[in-house]
Amino acid sequence: MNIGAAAERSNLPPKTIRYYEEIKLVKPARAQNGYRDYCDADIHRLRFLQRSRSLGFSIEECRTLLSLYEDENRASSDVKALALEKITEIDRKVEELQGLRNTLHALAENCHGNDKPDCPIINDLAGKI
Amino acid sequence: MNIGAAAERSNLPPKTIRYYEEIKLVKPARAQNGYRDYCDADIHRLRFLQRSRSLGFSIEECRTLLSLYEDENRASSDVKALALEKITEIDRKVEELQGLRNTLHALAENCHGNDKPDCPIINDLAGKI
DNA sequence: CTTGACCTTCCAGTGACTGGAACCCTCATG
DNA sequence: CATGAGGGTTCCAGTCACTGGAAGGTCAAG
Repeated sequence: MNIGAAAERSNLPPKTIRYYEEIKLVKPARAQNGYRDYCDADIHRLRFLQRSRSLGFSIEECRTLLSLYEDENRASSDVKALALEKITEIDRKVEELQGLRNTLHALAENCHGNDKPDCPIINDLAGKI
Repeated sequence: MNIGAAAERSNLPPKTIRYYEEIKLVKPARAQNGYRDYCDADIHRLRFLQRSRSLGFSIEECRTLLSLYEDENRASSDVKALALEKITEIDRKVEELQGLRNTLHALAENCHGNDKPDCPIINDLAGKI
């Protein structure tokens, strides 16, 4: 299967698939004309990568997950630990974003939003409190 | 004032300050020995940048905010619009992260987390439903 | 005069792609 | 048989916002 078909089946752009090969996440065979030739297992790996990336795992985490995916002797606790770690990380990000949001919201609330230059948002950014 | 002092006063690392000069966000004078020489207005700009960056504005947004900051004829509505846009953007990010979080949480809930290989998280990533 | 802290420039790397140029392969059509 | 479309290939550069490090210049203190 050529890269175009693999892209369609994995829901990843060809460029990304080549990149994943460059960083050794997939190792497709080559046809005689030099084209990459993806087998079913390759497609499974690509789909796995697409899903885990879209769930917010970094490339290195995906590499770990992929090795667990292909390890018949894996312990599900290892996978669960990664997932829980990621959840904690997401929670931290959400909290930080909500802090920013609240600050911005409070500033915007106090801003008249008219054609005059006086602006509490600018004042805050400038450190004038 | 040398870059070290400017860094201390603006709460930005010297490397970052040099980078901000490279992308033309600040234009400090130069002393005879070639050292950068920051005046009070430069420090204000740097502090402004530090604060707006830490509130989640991109460099280009900071550039806009900075030009508003220094525009005596600005309309506060322009600043408010930027802030509200950023709030919407943050809300979108938070929602997306919470979606991921919930998905991961649901998967982790169903995972025994023991030494057996059977794992709903891996199954989901592999597309086995 | 030397030491050490500070400053300078320039180059390279980060993460995860993405765009583009220049070129090759294959197949259908005129 | 030439040609054009629509694949594929490699390699280089760019993104964003820094950050690290090397090689060297400057300055104040001891």
